[in-house]
Amino acid sequence: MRLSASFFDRDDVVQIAQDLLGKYLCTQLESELSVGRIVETEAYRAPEDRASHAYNNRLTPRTRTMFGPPGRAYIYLCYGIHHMFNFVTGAEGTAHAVLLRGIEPVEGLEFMLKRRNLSRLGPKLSAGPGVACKALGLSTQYDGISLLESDSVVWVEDRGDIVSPKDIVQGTRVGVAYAGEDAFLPWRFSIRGNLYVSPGKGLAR
DNA sequence: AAGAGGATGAACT
DNA sequence: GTTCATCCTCTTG
Repeated sequence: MRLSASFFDRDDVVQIAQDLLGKYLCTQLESELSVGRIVETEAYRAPEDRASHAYNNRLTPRTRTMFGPPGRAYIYLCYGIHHMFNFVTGAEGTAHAVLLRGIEPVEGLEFMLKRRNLSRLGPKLSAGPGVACKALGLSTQYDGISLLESDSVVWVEDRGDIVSPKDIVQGTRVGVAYAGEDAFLPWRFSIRGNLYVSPGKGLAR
């Protein structure tokens, strides 16, 4: 079943990042259904989190989506090349978000492989925020799209997977060295041992 | 108006 | 391990 507003409309974005593990992110774009099991996430908590684009409630054209209602996609361009997908969470006005960092391909493998220009399955397909986004066909053109409507072309499903806390690896977020002390917050989560967890290393103390 | 830098990934050596 | 592609966003002036 599809996740509804109540799942995203919670203040504890760090908990939501964990709860998203084992859920299924689905896209139906140009009649091509693609489904990936979420295996890696990171939480970004505005306004206090210096790693967040919305640190100190910085409201700009780019970050606007994060201040909107929960259950939408915040998608931005990174390094001029890579599109990054986030789940907007928390009440409208709070700019919390969860970054998607890795999916295990489940359905529509042929579409994902085609989008990535690959012929075989493996981590290169969708382990990493940029490549996971690309595999699912997502880009900044979908920034702000709702995941909650019955006719949404991007949505999240709970297929009954139970991810035990002991199977969740917790670590520091990747690529946020600019965030000072907040770079050490243990807000990266992944499913232990999964092939589609990105190799990126967070900072160690 | 200009410049710096980024929630990365791929292709190198 | 290193380099660099590539462009948008934000800050500063």
